[in-house]
Amino acid sequence: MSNDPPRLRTPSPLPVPARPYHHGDLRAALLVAAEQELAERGMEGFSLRSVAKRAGVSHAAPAHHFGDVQGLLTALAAEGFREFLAAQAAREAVAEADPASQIVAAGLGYVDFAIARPALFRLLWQSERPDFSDADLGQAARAAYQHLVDQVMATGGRSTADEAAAWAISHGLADLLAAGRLKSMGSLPVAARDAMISGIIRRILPDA
Amino acid sequence: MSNDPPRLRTPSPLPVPARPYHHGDLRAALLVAAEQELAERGMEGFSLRSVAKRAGVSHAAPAHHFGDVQGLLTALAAEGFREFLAAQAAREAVAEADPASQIVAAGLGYVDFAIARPALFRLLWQSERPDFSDADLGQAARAAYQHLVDQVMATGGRSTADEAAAWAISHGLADLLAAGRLKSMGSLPVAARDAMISGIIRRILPDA
DNA sequence: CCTCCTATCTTGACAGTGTAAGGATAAGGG
DNA sequence: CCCTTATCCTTACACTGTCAAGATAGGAGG
Repeated sequence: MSNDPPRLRTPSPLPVPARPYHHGDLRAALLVAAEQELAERGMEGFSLRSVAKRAGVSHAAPAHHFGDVQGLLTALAAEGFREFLAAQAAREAVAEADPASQIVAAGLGYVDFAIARPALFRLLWQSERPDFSDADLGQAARAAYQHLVDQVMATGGRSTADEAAAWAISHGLADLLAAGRLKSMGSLPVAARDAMISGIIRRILPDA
Repeated sequence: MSNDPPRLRTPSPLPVPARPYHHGDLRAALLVAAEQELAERGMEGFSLRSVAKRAGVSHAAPAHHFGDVQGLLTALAAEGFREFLAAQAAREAVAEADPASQIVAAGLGYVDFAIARPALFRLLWQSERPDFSDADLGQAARAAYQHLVDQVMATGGRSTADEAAAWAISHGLADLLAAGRLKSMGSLPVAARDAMISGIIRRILPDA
């Protein structure tokens, strides 16, 4: 039982241990594992020990890189906000250059992100677990907000209402779609859904 | 140590035990305690044992009434949806009778509820813990949705887009305000805030 | 009044969780 | 070559949800 059956010698000169003591890039691996965990078990079933197991390390290994579970989720949220902005930028890059089209594109990106990664979306907007007073997370979140404000300004919006309206319509659509509500709209082909979202967002823009 | 120091006899003929073995209306008390727990510690810090302690019973007492923690949260969500609808009805009762005013009133009630009871609002819309296949909860949730559809119909809306737009704008405003985002708007006096919300919702209604 | 049945609540146990403390292991610089 | 540092593991503890078994009341029927 203690010796393996004889096998052809593997090319590797040393019997490389299954898991080297040092992971190499555990921090990044834990962030990936954490988002998987979040996607599969949801925010409420999230377990730090399970994340560690996913990454192939002991349950206490994350502590050194993130402190506690809040630290891990804070780092994940910061990264999430950056990718959230990237999703908007991707839509803006292929849209018309006029301010209205740009803000519609941002809204489409907003929704794209929520549908593609609903668990991460919820971590950003509906969770109380990340530490939003953290410097890195705060900066990432502020950048996302500032992007919205800039766009509303560019469309000619001046009031608090214009800003709130643009934000709320994108956010409401994204949240409802991410949660699987709005079934009649969520089951549409992507092109039709995009067109519908664009039309709705345009209703809300400040009158030209 | 085993006998108390002599005290004046209390007026009560029998030394009434601090906690009678049977609570009397534990089910209702647990629902109240659960919402308090939710409001104070958030969905992520929610603890069934803590709820039981709040109600003054042992940690396993809730099991008989709700089965497990999911059962408790399911019942709380069902009750929440009914009060959510009641918040909308309260606004509708004091609004003009025309369909547009009614749908605006419903939106104001939507936001009222989210601001007054943000933890409960999140349980309804962003949690995965309640069992939405439960009969009672499903009926309550469907009633809330049906109310919206009826209102959109009454305003002349026919398309999926009209329905989605009306829902999303109320939901987006409510969610952002409940989460404490939209600070510039959340810090407004109530009357001004209501006026702003009304104006935003009216932008989205199907053109008359 | 007495008995029994049922609903209600408690106690005790177990596996799983997050976190802290201390030890093991590698990597690199002196 | 040694020693420092970063990284990861093991162990332990308090807390959580759930289950099983027992204790307690209330009420229905004799």
